[in-house]
Amino acid sequence: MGRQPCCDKVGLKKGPWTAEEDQKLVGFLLTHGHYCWRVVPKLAGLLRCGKSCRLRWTNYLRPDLKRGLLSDEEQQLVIDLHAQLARRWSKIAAQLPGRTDNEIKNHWNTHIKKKLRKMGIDPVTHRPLGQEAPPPLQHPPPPPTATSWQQLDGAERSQQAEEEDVKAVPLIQPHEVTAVPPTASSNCSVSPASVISPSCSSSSAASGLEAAEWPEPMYLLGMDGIMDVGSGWDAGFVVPGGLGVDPFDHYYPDPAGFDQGAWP
DNA sequence: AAGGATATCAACCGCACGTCC
DNA sequence: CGGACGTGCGGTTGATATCCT
Repeated sequence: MGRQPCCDKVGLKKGPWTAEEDQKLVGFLLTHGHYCWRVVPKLAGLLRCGKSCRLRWTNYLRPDLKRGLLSDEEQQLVIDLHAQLARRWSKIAAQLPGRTDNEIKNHWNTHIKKKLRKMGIDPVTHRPLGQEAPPPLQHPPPPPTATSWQQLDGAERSQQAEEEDVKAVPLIQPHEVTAVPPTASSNCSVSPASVISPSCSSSSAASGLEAAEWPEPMYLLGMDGIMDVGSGWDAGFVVPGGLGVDPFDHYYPDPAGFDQGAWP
């Protein structure tokens, strides 16, 4: 019935994003934020659907993303959380600042799953392979075998001390997992004041943005034309509209530099 | 060195959910 | 209350990179 597609698919580009597209999207979002993803590509001059833009931003362009492989600690946390939450990747990602659900999902499917199997652990049930699986998440699953990950190829687990650290971390209970940092807004997309706040991501992961860095593409894209990074993040964030903001704590669209009439 | 197999991950798809009117 | 709409989520695909023979 008639659910309108998220976008008019005719004439829209698909597939890998080009540097130019990234630049357009980042430039637009940094200047204006996203009030409504549907109109972002139009206003940004992109032949993409809003969904595609959102995904690109969330999974790749967001300033607070960490890049690179998950650390041992992160992997252990993913395993623990997966034991509790199953494939609720967004919830899992919410516990790993700077990581996206997509990234974690991919990492799980390509790395962790394999390693657990190798160890004789069922990646779905977190029990030894061959054992009957309990009904999925009807009851809280048994505490994940914190040791299991460390037993995994010993070479990969760096230090015993590290292992102890991991064990020392209390497991997050499901009711705790749902707790979202106060800055996060599950429906932030309609709130201009929360535009682009990293907490406004699907992962809500980056409420603590202490180690935030621009992802590689930012550097590669020559963002000079979009922003003046100046003396660094501490100096604030300057966008063409003359708006100085802390990119990770506060970002507000610049009404002055924006064609208000363009919004619906 | 070349070709095939496998691994990785960015991106897409479609459904679910929440909100608004 | 129900439908329309926007967004989030999880599963899947496909292009590219890397490894192996």
